[in-house]
Parts: sequence; C-alpha cells; structure tokens
Amino acid sequence: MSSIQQKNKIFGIIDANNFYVSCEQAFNPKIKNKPVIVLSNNDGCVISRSKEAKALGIKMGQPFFEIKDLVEKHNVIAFSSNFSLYADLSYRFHEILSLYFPKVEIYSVDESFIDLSEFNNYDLHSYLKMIKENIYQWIKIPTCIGVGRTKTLAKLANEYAKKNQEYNGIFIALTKEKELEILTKNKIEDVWGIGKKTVNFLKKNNIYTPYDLIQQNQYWIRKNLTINGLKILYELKGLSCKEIESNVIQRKKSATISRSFRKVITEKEELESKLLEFCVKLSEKLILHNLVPEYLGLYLRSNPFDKNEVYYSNHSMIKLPYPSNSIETLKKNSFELLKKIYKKNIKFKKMGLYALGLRENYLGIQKNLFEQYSKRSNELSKLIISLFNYYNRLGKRKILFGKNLMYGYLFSDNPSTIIRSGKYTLAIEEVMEVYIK
DNA sequence: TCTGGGGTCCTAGGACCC
DNA sequence: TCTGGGGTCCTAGGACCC
Repeated sequence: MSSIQQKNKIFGIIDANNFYVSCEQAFNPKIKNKPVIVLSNNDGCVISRSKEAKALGIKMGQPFFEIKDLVEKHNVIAFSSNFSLYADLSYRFHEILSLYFPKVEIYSVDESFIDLSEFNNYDLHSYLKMIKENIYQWIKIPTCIGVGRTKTLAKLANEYAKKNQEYNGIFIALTKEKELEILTKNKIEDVWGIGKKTVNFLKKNNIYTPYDLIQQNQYWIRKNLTINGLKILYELKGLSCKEIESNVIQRKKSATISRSFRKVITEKEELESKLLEFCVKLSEKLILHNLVPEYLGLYLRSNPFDKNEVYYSNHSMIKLPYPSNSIETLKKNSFELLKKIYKKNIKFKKMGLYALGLRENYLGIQKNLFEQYSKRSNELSKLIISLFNYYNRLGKRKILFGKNLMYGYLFSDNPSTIIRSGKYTLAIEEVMEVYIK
C-alpha cells in the first residue's frame, strides 16, 4: 500500500455512538441491544436513538407524539433527558482522551479531534483499537474513530466506519486507496459542513458524492457555496484549512439560556419569574467560564406550530452600562428588555436570554465607579447560585471547555411523565447499589 | 393534547461618512 | 433634462453543527 506524504499532518476524530442513549445503557445493561430513545426538554422530541430505534424509522428531532404508537408497538424505551449525567460522562470521556493524546480539541459533548501527526511510528490501528477498548471498559461508552489528512477527511472516515460494521468502528484513510473509498462510497450529505440546503443545490447539479464535489471548479464552488464551500473542497482534496484548536485559547463568544414552556404563558409576572431563573442560570454559566458580557438580549415567541394563533416573535438587546455577570445586573436589564418586547394576550411558548460580546473577567475590567458594587454583587451571585444548586441537590459539577459544549450547566431538570434515570455519578443518594452474594 | 437547546460563521444590505 | 464612488461599521437572517 502506498502511503501518502508522511510529512503531512494526520487528523483523527473520535466520537461516541448515540451518546445520550449510550449513557443510559452504561448504567442499565438490560436495555442494551434494544430500541432506546432519549427525549428533549418537556419530552418534546427525540434527541438520541439507539441503533435499533433508528432501524424502526425514528428520526432525529422527531416530535415524540408522532411516534407514540410506534413506541408502544415495539416496546421502545424512552428516557427524559438527564443532562447532568451526560455532562459528567462527557467529562470522563474527554479526560481519558487527554491521557493518550497531547493535542486534543474538544469539539462537542461527545467528540474530540486529535492530532496524530506525531504518531507515525506507532501501529496506528492497534493503538487506536486499544484506546477504544479502554474507553469502553472504563465508562462503557462505545466509540468510533476516523483518521485522515484533514479534519474533513477524518470526519468522513469516521462516518464511513459508523456505517460499515465490518471495520469495527475504526477507519484510517491515509492511503490513496482508502481515501478514494471514503470519497466515493460516502454520500455528499455525509460531508461535514454540507447541510440540507446545499445538498439540494448540489444534487441539482449532479453532484452526489464527495468525489463528485472535488471534480468541480473552485471558482464555481466559491461563487455558489461561499468561502465555507471552498474550504470544504480544499479539505476533501487533502489540503488542510482547519487546524486543531487548543481549547485553552478557545473562548466562548455567546451564551444563551432558553426554554420552551410546557404550557403557554401570557402573564408578564409569570414570565418575570421564569426570567429570574434564567438570570441565575446565565450568571452561573458566565461565572463558570470567567466571562462578562457587553450585551444582553432577550427574545420571546409564541408557538409557531399553532395554526389558530397569529405567530408572534420579538427580541431586543442592550449594551450593559458595564460588563457584568452578576445576577443583579442581569435581572435589572433583562426585566427592562422584557418590558419592551412583552405584549398582552399573546400565548408565549418560548423565551431566551443571551449574552454577547463576552470577554474574560480579568481584574480591572470593572475598574470604575461600580467596582465595589460589582465585587459585592459577584459574591452575592455566587452565593445565590450555590444555594440554588444545593436545593437542586446536584452536587459537584465540572467545568468543561468546548465550542459546542452546552449541556453541562442545567440544574433543574424539568419534571416529566417519562422515566428519568438516576444521577448515578453526581448525587450520593442516587449512586448505584451493588450487592455481592 | 403533545414539536429542544446551545453554539459558530458568513453574507447582504442599510446607515453613515467623506 | 439632471442624481458618484468608495469605504467602514453594524445588524438581521440564513446555514450549519452537535
């Protein structure tokens, strides 16, 4: 087999299979090899499916009410989301990777890019196999690994490994033959960064595989698919445009707390009480990341699916008098925003509070008239948050950095009619009990 | 009856300036 | 009988990802 340019970088991506479902199965071996799904907040829609659930035709993001018959008929096991548990397993997953690889980029709750450029002398396949097995042994999470000359090719290799069981979850596309295999045998929609809209456009132009795409003229791609499309083209050709980004340098640019309400809300006072809760959550998230926002925004909307009501959606944003992540500041300003966008007699279904223009809360940023006030305020915020957490009995939580890492900081899981699994690793009263005969 | 939440990046177009 | 050109900055909205 001919090996492609050894000097080049080697990218790997490792991700968990059906992560949330796998988390549930990790603590409940009885539900392995069965159709299992995890639902979003309010048990609204499906956000994770086991292999068997996928085989039944259950789609990602599908509303739960649409599949209730299917669920009953095939004894599909449905869980309400238990994000604090998933966040903890996510932390453990990433911790294990950092044991084996010096350069890791946490890309999401369940996947990381790894720099394999220095691993030329290893038998890569058996090394990766060993890691995959260790992860399974330690946290019982099955994974897939893809390797390629660029991030996009690694993603494609990972996708290929997932679809073709015979590779046992590892595909290394570092020879011309293997690279051609993932380019020709994957579909265009499997390419990272090519979404629904673009797929439709490309198919109209007779482009069905990644291989078809790289035959195209780069000016045509740039014109029709913007700079992003051009980067994808280069990456598929083996020219790396996306580096492994160290998570220490990476910084969040925005933070949002948003919820759909189980029941619609029309009264301003009720929205205010929800909003206060959002402020606590947002403050906590910002303090965890040591960030302060310059801008604060709020949006409200009614139910877009309700055909009997006129759809209402509005938002507003303000520049804060000075950057602050204290609950008091967030509350005062968000309540002002609510006044602006609230409208009587609207059945509100969703609200979101977001912070923009985040910067590091280094000492001195608040060196102004408000300094003393801010300091006190900050301590107060922390106190309120810890009280909140105490009452929510979540115990200790870990801080994770990652561009798309967002599930770790929720502290009131909504009550629900579906089963919620235990906080096995987080709350002492919910730790599993094992009896040895 | 019941439709998630949290992110990033890019572009077009308007406001404004000289 | 006639309405510049070029630049910056900001924002809304689209597309995509997990």
